[in-house]
Amino acid sequence: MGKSSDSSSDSEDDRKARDEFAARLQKKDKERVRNIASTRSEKRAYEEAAKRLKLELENKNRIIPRLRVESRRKYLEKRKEDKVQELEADILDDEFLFNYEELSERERKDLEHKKNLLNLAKEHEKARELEKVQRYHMPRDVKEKTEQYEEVDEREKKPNYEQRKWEEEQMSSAVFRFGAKEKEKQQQEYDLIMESQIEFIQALSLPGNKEKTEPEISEAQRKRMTIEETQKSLPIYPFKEDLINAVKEYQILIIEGETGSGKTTQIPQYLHQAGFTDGGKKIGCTQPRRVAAMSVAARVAEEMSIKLGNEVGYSIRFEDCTSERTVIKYMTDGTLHREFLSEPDLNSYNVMIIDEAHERTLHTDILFGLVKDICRYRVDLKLLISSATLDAQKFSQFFDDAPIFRIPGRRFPVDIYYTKAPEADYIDACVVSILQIHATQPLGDILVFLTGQEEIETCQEILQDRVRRLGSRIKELVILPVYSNLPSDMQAKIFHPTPPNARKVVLATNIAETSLTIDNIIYVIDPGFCKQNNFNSRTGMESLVVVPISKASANQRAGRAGRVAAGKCFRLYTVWAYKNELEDNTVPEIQRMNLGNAVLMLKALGINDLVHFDFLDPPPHETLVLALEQLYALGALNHHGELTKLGRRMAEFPLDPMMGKMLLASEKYKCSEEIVSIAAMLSVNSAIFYRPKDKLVHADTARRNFFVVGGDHLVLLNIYKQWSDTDYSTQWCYENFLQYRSLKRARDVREQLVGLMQRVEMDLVSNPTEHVNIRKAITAGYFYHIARLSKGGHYKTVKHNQTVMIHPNSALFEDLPRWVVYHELVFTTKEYMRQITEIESKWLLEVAPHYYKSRELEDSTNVKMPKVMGKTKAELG
DNA sequence: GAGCACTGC
Repeated sequence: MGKSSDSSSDSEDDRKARDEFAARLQKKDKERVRNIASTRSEKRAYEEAAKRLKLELENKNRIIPRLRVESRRKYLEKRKEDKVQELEADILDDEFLFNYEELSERERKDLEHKKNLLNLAKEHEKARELEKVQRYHMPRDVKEKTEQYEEVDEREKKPNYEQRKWEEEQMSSAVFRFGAKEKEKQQQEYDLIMESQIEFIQALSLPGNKEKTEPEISEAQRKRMTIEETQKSLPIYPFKEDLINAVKEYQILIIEGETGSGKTTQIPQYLHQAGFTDGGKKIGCTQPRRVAAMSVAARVAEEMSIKLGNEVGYSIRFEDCTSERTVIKYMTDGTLHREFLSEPDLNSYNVMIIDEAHERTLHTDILFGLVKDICRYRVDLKLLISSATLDAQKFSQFFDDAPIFRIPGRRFPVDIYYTKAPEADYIDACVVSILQIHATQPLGDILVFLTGQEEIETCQEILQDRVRRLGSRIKELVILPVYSNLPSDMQAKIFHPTPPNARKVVLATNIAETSLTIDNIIYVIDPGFCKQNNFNSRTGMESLVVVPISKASANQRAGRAGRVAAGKCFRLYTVWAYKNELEDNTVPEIQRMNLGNAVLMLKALGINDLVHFDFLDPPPHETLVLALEQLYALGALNHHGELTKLGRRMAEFPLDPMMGKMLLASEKYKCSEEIVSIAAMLSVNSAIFYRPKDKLVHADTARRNFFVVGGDHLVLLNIYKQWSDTDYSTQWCYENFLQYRSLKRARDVREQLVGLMQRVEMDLVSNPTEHVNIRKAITAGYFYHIARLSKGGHYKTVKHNQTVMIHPNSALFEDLPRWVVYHELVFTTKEYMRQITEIESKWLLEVAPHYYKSRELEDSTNVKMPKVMGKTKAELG
């Protein structure tokens, strides 16, 4: 960068260079021939859709067996080990179930003890029935479907209630404890599923508009229906004319539609038929997720009997499946966000539909402000915002009191049950509830919402153990985990049909809340928690913490039980907690994320006054200030707060500004090939290593084998290089406990970045052995993220003088170099730096002379520090 | 000596 451009003639020059650069980009865009949908991209679309997977498409049954074969081949090696364990488990089961006489003395005693306990439990239950105390409130059909709280517990009004309650508690605490510390007792109590029940009460039901008795149209029947018949059966169909008229009359319309109304597939078709695409202008429809954009586009193309990518297409990152003929275009919200850079007035669109607006992703939130602004001077542009019921009013207010158009949805009613008392240990409560449902309720699959991989694995272990002990006394229970980091072929298992007379339990993270839909779920268990990422703009630190979910989220989860038939949702918290402790809505992303890239993008769109930008919910002031401050330090903004040419180039990359700067700086250090690999790997960072709980040691050894001198960035580069040397082998990934899906993604990101580098007129140069230059280029982007070693082996950040530690997974964990550059700060159990690389302090003066003065970098610790510290192992030899 | 929810460009 050299000297900062402070004089006005300098910034004048830069402004000119920036505008010329922008003009060149625009010219390139115009010249670019629109991608005609190629068979290759279509194929990739289906592959992706199939992998993640998406039952909406009928080819589900065709793809799953293929996936199964693939997965079997891939996992053959790994499964050898598993098989042995499975066999052991089988033997154990057999002994337990059939060979009582061969059991050892201790085992026989144990078994007798268990039988005794079971008898006691049964008698106990009988006694309670005599007492007419219903401990387990069995669900009954509820006639009224209003959202009214029902006072269920009449017992409280009876005399001696307190006394009775005390007795009850004494009785139950004698037989079961959640999370009991005493191992022995736990062992004895293991088998008491009939005893250790959780008491649920029904307080409210999610109304459906399908009768419980109404037979669901079977898949086969649906296939026999013509497309036209299917379209006419959708709840939106009777509103077709009204909707078209409303769109003609009003510029902005809020569509309040529940799931299953058909709005996403039908509205664009209606508007197309009504002439809104005349003159070759498009109808755009955004979705928060890639798979949704692809599968909806495919469905609409099918309904219109045309080839996907012609009149109907979709555009998502890495894949543009549209052509000049495309008039209905589905896309992700982020794609539209990017499109603003090359077409700030959305000139090629007549209609823009923002679907699933209630999800409030970062991109939709920014889009709201942008499209609202455009509507003021493009009076011919029609805008439709589609949202769930609760938020429609809020959206209407934001869009100058736009009228709300209501479309009913279609789903089955879901009865909701709450626990009578709070549950201390919700994992254990989940296990008990699952077994309770399994033992007492009609067949139908169960979906359980947990917060993360570790919790899912723990729950799975406990459940499997219990089921094994129960043996043939209960029906078969198929236990399946699903979370986003689980390899795709293992994810696909949740879509396999449940064997006859068995029940499937899916232990899922939030992934099952919106991203994937599992058929035949009748029961939902909701402990009421999720993991949420928060960004603290004061410290620049992210934290991933378990928090209670919102009411909206709880209802979304409950709704998962009512897709194919009337369902039941068991909430592991009390009615009181639901009413008083849960927020109405989840805090929108825009208020809890780092906005560096978003701010850069808005600046590039010419929006200079961000503080007064029309946000639906404004982000914290400090977050905006931090983002602006950083952009200024990076040289993306000049001291007037205007975008520089460097900033304009950075905005072209879908990356955090620091990473964008690193990429652009790599040109100077002649290592752009290496840096682009590192950038690609960093952007999929978290999910590269696969660490299953039962093979932690193997996985960690494999990880250590990639360590190189210098730091984690070079480790990532090393992995990427080795992988590309194997010609991007999947087998190699499995052997090294790496997630193929993540590396493949890194490859896609890299390809895209390389394309963009050429677009911003960068040269691609490689210098694989010059590690110092690579580390300097990293520092040139991340000089904001520097920490120095202080006494006691911990680090202080240079910017905030904050105490931080090297993450134990880092290659430098045992080295403690004096100066490090880190990729990010994360608070988990402590304040950790993740992805760090050793640097020399004098580099800072070279890469950011405007930011660092040599005085700041004087190494006062030099003298006092013991010699061993502050040196890498490599230096010590 | 920790432990990564979920999306998206």
